[in-house]
Amino acid sequence: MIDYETQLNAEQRAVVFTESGPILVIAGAGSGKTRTLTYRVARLIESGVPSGSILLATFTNKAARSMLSQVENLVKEDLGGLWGGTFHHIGNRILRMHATELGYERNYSILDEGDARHFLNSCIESLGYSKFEEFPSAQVLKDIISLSVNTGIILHSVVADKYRSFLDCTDDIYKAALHYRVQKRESNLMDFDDLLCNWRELLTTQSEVMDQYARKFRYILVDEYQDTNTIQAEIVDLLASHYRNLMVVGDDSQSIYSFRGADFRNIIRFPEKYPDAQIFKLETNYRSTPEILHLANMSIENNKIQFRKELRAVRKKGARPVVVPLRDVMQQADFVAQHIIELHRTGIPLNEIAVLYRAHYHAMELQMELVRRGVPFEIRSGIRFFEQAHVKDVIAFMRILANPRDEVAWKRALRLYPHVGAVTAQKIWEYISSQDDPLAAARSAEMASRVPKGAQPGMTRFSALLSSLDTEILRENPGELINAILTQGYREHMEKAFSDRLSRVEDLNQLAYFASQRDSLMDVLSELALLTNITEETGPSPHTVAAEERVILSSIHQAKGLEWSVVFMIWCSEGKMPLGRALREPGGEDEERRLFYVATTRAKDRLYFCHTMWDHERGMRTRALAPSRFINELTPSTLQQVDPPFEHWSVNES
DNA sequence: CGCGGAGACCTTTTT
DNA sequence: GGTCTCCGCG
Repeated sequence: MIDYETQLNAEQRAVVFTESGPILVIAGAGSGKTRTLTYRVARLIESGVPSGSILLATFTNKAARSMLSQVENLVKEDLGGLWGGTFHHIGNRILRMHATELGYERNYSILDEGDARHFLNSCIESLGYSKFEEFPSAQVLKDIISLSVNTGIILHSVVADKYRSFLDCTDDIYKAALHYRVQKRESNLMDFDDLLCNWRELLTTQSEVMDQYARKFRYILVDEYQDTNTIQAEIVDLLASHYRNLMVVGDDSQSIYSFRGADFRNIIRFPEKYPDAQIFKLETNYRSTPEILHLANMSIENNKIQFRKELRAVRKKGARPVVVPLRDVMQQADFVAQHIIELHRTGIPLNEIAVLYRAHYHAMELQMELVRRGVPFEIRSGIRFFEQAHVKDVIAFMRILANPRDEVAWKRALRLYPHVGAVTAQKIWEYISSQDDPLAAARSAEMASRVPKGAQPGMTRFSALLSSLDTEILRENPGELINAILTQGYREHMEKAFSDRLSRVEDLNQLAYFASQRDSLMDVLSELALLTNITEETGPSPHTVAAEERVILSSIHQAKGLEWSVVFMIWCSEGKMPLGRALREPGGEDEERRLFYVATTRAKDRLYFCHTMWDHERGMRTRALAPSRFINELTPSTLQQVDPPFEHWSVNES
């Protein structure tokens, strides 16, 4: 039996025990939103609702995973049937079963951001638009298309509103977008947006499918609802249309995904859409000390458009948040590393300490310093594991086997061989894709004979490799498949191609281990595409320290929904936080302030704002940096200011 | 047509 | 630091 009485307060229990109908929970930071949600799921299961008829959605992998494990801890049984995860995960799971209804095949590949950009680029080239000087780059074009898709605003308006300089070629942009769409279908490819877009299309055009899922999900729960974009909100409405047992939880002050089309008006309009919705407010903050909470409240006050919420602290008095002025990056890294060590010595576990920052590259120097001092850390950002060249190379071979129409994968794999460049790869692709069975065509000797002399030996090896990989046994053992790719050529290729071969081999061993844990090639590929970091799923590898003994380095975005005893916020300087680039967007300052709010409310006990006085960015001359406006706009008495010299400042003084 | 080197350029946040 | 582009050589 789950102990709802002592684990939840009255407000939370009211939510958990609401029988049916739409529910809106407006809840501040640290008020136990996710906790309430997980308890409700546990209670539903406890009261006999089959886990297979519950849908639980969030936005980041991290949050989804922590939520699911909380539910598992509560009900202490296998949740195999429960549909939980990010919207993209759930969409993919459903689309795999119904792809044919949309003109796709079940084994479609998923393009990551880089792949999508390259593919879009080749679409632009084939239309001849790349020659136009004023035509947007593939990168910009992808942004335009994504924004249009995710907000539901028509392409023409997106260009007119946000990309005015490309207004003259709006028609060509539209044609390119259409061509991209057609080409993806042709190659059986979906990008991230398609997982949502096609999911919605499936529900709106296939009434039997729609019916099937609307009747399947008796309870639908969405966390961080303020981050939903138009498509996601529509999907949720469609799925909840039969039972109307939809519960959404959110906080408009924490809306930080507008760049992806998130629109917190979704949460505001929820009562209009569902007039019978029961509305709950959770306004007690259990997480932070009053000092931290007061500071966060004071900061978010500066945002004009928001719902007033009165967050009450229940925790006892603690330390005031500290502002630490530092000379430069190096000193900042030094300070943070030193303090982590000291805090650890006072008994705070490393996994209760987090360093948060606005952009991944902000953490570079700190990473090096932590390595130097031997402080174990877990980084949830930086270069994404699966987007590194060697990982993508190996994945390309797997994708070919899973989806032989995958143009992107074929071209990547082909170009790994000597004397095969863009032109030859294109010719080979044209040949094999014109055959009934591209994989068989590539396996036959015919392919090598169609290629310039210099490239022939390589293509012969490629055919042989494909033949040996294309077996039932390897298809069912993805781990073995990767090993086969490594031993039959890729290891050799790495010798020549990379100077830092060793760490890359280690990466691929990890990848093989990851793959060996699943039993189908398509599962592996789906997860690889939707996951950003391998440590999330594999857990600690034998060579690294246990997860409990690592400091967390994270972007603020990925920190959402999580909490730590001590939080260091680095680079609290104008231009870095708020980020200069983001300020230029409409509504940028408010969104940056919400980020600041999210970051500060992650801290339970101690909070440090670090800012540096000097910035020496690569190549540029050293310039002075002001402290972040988000610090300056606070009442000084809420903060503890540390004065230079910084060298002798120790944690014991606070 | 492929390849390697040199230099410019740009770097937000997530799936 | 990483990616993209341009150029000259084989």
